[in-house]
Amino acid sequence: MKNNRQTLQNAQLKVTHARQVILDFFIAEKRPVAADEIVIYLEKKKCETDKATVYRILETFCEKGIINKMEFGEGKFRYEIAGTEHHHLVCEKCGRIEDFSDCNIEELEKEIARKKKFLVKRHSLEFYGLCTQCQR
Amino acid sequence: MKNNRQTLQNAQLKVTHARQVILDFFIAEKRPVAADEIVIYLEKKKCETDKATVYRILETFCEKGIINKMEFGEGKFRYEIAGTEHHHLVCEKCGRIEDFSDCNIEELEKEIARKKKFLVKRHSLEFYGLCTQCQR
DNA sequence: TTACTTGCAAAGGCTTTGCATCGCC
DNA sequence: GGCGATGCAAAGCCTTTGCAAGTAA
Repeated sequence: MKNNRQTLQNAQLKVTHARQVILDFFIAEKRPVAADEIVIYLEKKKCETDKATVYRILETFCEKGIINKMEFGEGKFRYEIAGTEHHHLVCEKCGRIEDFSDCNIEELEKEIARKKKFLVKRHSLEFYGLCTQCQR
Repeated sequence: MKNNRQTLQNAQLKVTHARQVILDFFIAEKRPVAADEIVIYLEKKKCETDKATVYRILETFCEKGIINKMEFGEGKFRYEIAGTEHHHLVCEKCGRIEDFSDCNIEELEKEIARKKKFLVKRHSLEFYGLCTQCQR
């Protein structure tokens, strides 16, 4: 929690209860969470917060690079703590999302810069299929 | 247009005016289009169609594998004619979407199967950055 | 104090659904 | 004729916005 305070201060953000609890949640979960999950978590933690505020905090955290915004074809966004860049394996049956590192597509990015003169800033790579459980 | 009729019939779909015009549009555009673009196009073509119908046609086309559904962080879906699998370069400034083939990540998929025992069925790979125009 | 943050209510954008009617095969 | 497709209206989600009140620094 002390650590969270520091993180927020470093980002030049005022330390509020909601922000601290949400940051806690992201650090604990280490997975892409949706806005409604956060609202529910806040309720559990007796830190009820309006969803408008949650969305505003999410936006702020994104701007400060504390979290990343992403989507998995669900028609809504998910957010994950930044820092450990990786990709995701999305199970099409149960919705479980696993992490996967080492994508190693720098080569591809160079090729794109060369062939298309497109300046790549970031990429998004998701694999869809069946997780171990759901293959049975 | 004759060709479209055949495509629809092969998919066991009734040949309606809206379906033909929408299929035309996908074939002509060869790019990911959003639902509202389709509604506007249909108006232009004097084939005004309710958006509910457009969404239902899009869903049907997806189920039949005629088009693919995808997203680019816009908070809405886009759809593209199936067949020529490729990835996209999304300009963060002007929103332009270019194609890019040859992603060559079969190796990565094998690695995922081995390491994670996850059965990869498809993947989604998008690059975000600046297109040639917007780099100036 | 003062600028930033929040709550509440409302609206906005995209997408889906129910139901009666229409039209392709 | 029958089943599937469409139009219309409404609702459902997710997300954003305006404004007044609250609060961290």
